[in-house]
Amino acid sequence: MPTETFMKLPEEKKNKILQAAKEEFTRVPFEQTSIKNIVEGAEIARGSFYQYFTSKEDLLQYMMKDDIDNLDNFIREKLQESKGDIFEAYLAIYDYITKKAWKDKDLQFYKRLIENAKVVEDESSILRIPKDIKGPFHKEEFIRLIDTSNLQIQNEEDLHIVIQMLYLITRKALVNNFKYQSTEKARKEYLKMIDYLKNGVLK
Amino acid sequence: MPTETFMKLPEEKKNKILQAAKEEFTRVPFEQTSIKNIVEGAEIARGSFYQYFTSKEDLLQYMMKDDIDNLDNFIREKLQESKGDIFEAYLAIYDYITKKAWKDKDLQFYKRLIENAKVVEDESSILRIPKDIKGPFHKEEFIRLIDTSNLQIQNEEDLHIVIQMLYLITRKALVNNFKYQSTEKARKEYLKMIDYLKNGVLK
DNA sequence: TATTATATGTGACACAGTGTCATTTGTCAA
DNA sequence: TTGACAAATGACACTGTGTCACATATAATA
Repeated sequence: MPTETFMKLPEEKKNKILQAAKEEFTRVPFEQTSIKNIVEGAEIARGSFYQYFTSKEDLLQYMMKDDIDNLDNFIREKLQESKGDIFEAYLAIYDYITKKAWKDKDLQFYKRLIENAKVVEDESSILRIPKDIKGPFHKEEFIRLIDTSNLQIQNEEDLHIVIQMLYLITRKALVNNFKYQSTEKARKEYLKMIDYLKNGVLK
Repeated sequence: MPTETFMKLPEEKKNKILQAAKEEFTRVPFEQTSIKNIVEGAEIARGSFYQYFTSKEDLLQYMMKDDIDNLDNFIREKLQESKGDIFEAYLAIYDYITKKAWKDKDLQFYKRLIENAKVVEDESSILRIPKDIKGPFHKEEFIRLIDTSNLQIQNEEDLHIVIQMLYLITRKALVNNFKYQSTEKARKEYLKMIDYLKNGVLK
């Protein structure tokens, strides 16, 4: 999280920094971004950056915060609407993200965000995704909202495995969505993947 | 691939370079490794490195080549043995890799390799995994060996989706295998994931 | 053997980026 | 108007990069 100092900055200056950061995070994958480019773009002194943020990671996480919060609320709603249907909720999330990325004209930026959310979350990961946003549904709060009555799930352990699988295919589908020209193709494939997971590949 | 010059080097010198490289690639995730450390470890001049390899990526890919080739042969065998059962073959691959990593006492090194094999393979990926090793089974040769008669697969497209899903969960299971203390836990989870994919999560 | 190509090895060099810190500049209350 | 605290700054010491002119082998030729 940014420092108090950053928060107290005039809106205009904050925006200039955030804008420069967005440009840099859009330009190349996270590992290749540089603080140098951000401070030059924002026209602030190098030292100032460190007065506001502890690192690139810190800044990016802050920039993602609103989206994460909105997504959390969205998930909560959807799970209630669908009476705990996890597949339906995941599809809604997928649509929510793709639609939002499109609307905001920040396609490339969102593409990078999805890429940055590494599958390998461990201590060595460059971009340390905070626990509560590593994947939707890994939150205790949401897990309790899921209806498992018509699923082949015996215990909490099983549920986590299913969530993990859903997370993997959703992330993959999102990556493909940004990769393919056609939005339709990625969505069609995603639906197929969900179908396989629900009903199985075997005849 | 390395240059002719590197290939002609005395075995001893080559090994020293490869050994130093292995240490560096074991130490930290790929993005954080440095050529500096490798040349210092191998006691060669900085310029020499560039006489042998074009980049870190080049070197790492060369180091992986044997393993990839062995794996290819192993897959071919397994697919024939199992008469085209893709699930059985994938499980065999999983066991092959985990066993090999354990035997070679290169656990940490293999852990890094699996991490490096990004799910996001595109032009912006730092470690450009060559097409033929991006995931087992994506090769045409293998796809033809798969028996789809008792699978709910209508066309080539569907098969690719199933392969993609199997690849995702296998990679995840491998990551977990290196992450958890217990090898058993990761394998158990993997079996469960395969089971869900085969028979579905719905009751 | 001496001479000349050719291949290989080398480290200094110019760059790009990092995080820090002593110093300067700005702000506001007494 | 002074003093005290907050904020901004950029030079500094590092670490790392890829290149290139030059040094040193190795082999081929006269």
